[in-house]
Amino acid sequence: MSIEISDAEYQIMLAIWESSPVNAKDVIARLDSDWHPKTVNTLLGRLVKKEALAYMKDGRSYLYTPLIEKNSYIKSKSQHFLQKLFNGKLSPLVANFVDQDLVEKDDIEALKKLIDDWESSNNPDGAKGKNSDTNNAEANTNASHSNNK
Amino acid sequence: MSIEISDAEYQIMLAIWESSPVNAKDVIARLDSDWHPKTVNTLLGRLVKKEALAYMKDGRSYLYTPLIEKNSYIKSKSQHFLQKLFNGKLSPLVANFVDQDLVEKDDIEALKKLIDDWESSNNPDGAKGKNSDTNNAEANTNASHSNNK
DNA sequence: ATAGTAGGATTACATGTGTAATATTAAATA
DNA sequence: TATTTAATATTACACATGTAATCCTACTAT
Repeated sequence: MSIEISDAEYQIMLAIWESSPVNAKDVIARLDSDWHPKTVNTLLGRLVKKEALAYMKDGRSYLYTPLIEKNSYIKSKSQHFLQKLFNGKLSPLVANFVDQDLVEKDDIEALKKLIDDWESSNNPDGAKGKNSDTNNAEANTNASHSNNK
Repeated sequence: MSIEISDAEYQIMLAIWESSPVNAKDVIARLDSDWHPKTVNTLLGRLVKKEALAYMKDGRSYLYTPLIEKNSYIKSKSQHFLQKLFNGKLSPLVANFVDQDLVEKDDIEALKKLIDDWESSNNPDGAKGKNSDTNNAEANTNASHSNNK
């Protein structure tokens, strides 16, 4: 259904999402220069053909504009990924990361906030459950953790 | 550098991870039958060539055994995915799912528990318990028929 | 005006992937 | 034993992908 964007193409899209419209030269400049210009050119062409990018003439070159939003793309990808590897369930994925020590203090804080938000919107009647205090309890502890990867 | 397993191949791996060693016939049986046997055959061959599977003769046919663990594979995939789409940060991904209403009550409960666990092991001040490891990812496990012998 | 050049268009080419069909062979059966 | 057949091995084939090289043409500098 949705447009399929390969890994290499995705890098190009990222450069274009940064700001657009943008011409090939600038896209190349944004890409940390391990990209051969000809390769970028090919990829731009493919993205246009796939209708992931629109392009319009600008003097001797073209200006490219994304036809798909970064957010929608990421959302759809995330969903597919979670479906494929975790049967659509979020918590096993998170468990996985915790297990690998890939979670940092600020992730935890952000997660708490997300949980809180979720509970407020899915449980508007006030019954907030045990999370309400957890939220404040750890308010701002300075991180002193050591995460090595 | 890890072995690359395609989407179709992954489905085969799932069937084999269910229990092994297993012969082609049983793998086919486990796959919800939209798979042509010949296709499965090809994929098994490719997986053997990639050294994702070992095989040993068993009478007229072969028995296949995974050479890579489901958990390791999932972990490595998850990491790549998160790196590519979310710069390695977990919370934006979760935010994404919350945003899409793809999070359910039990996810929230699981998340809370994970947070607790993380805090116990990374922030011993608040000493709750102190188990170091979280549980593993338990993903796609949808058994259908089982022909065991 | 001519030649060099910046840029896009076209072509290339070796894998990888999905999806099988065909060929071969060893085992089961008549 | 001769034949059918279940299983594997080999071959096929179009499209995707990474990675460019070459071709063509309008523009620029002499």
